[in-house]
Amino acid sequence: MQSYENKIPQDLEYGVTVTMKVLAGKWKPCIIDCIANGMKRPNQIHKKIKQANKRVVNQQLGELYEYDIVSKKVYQEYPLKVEYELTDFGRTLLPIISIMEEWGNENAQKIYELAIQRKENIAPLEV
Amino acid sequence: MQSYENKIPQDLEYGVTVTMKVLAGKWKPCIIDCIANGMKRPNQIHKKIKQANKRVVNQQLGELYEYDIVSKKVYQEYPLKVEYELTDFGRTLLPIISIMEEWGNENAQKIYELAIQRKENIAPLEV
DNA sequence: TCCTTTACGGATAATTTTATCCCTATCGCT
DNA sequence: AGCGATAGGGATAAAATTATCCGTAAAGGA
Repeated sequence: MQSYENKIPQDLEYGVTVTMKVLAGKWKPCIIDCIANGMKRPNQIHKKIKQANKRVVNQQLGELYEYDIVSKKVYQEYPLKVEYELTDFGRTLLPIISIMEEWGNENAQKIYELAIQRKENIAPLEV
Repeated sequence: MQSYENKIPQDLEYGVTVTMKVLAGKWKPCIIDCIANGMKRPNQIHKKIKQANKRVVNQQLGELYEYDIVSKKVYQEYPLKVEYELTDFGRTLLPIISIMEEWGNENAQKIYELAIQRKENIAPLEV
């Protein structure tokens, strides 16, 4: 997230805040989900989340790495091969992500409609 | 979040994204937590999350309201009295928040240290 | 030699979110 | 009339995040 020095001190008083610190980022939970599902290579991840900007996905991968959520292995082959995996620590996030995934799937329609009501700019739901 | 028209269409493809849409916001999970714990009045909430800017808390309360997470009751007394409560829908978020709270509390120290290593600007943990 | 594939990141712009400041309104009390 | 307590929001600045563009590197193959 911060590739620059941030100015306002962040608060880690609340448990939720701590978790949010790790999970917040437009694609982080998706990235974790991808990796958990065996898509280890950056390429695969980019293809899966094609709405996402590569640069951003890379940044967020970097942060996940620095927060010990994913590990990174570089193979010295060519073309280059890199593999990310969840660390043990990272795996402890899985229950959270899966419950979020579940809640989101159950309520996607409702949230979508409320968002439309608010005239938000939402990409149409795929069929 | 958006009090203006947003330009980049948001994606609700993934369950997690949907959930994030509802939960993302610097203080939203905290606000929900407060309300769940009986702090119904804005005043109480502001006092509890005193690091948070009032204006922002109000904004986020407003969004939670528009997403049917909280309900709002205005009493015509003076001084004014307002009470927020979780809706049934809002209550379905509680398991998510509580698991996040738990994870965060367990790992606060570790995340804190990693953040310091990254030279992030973190408010010192209270004792 | 040029093109492809893979992975990555600098520089910068654009967008979105948060922070700051200060004003409104209402009633009861002094 | 002036003040306190309550809840809220307009206008705008600042900060943080995400998007866009394009360049690097390295080996193999046409």
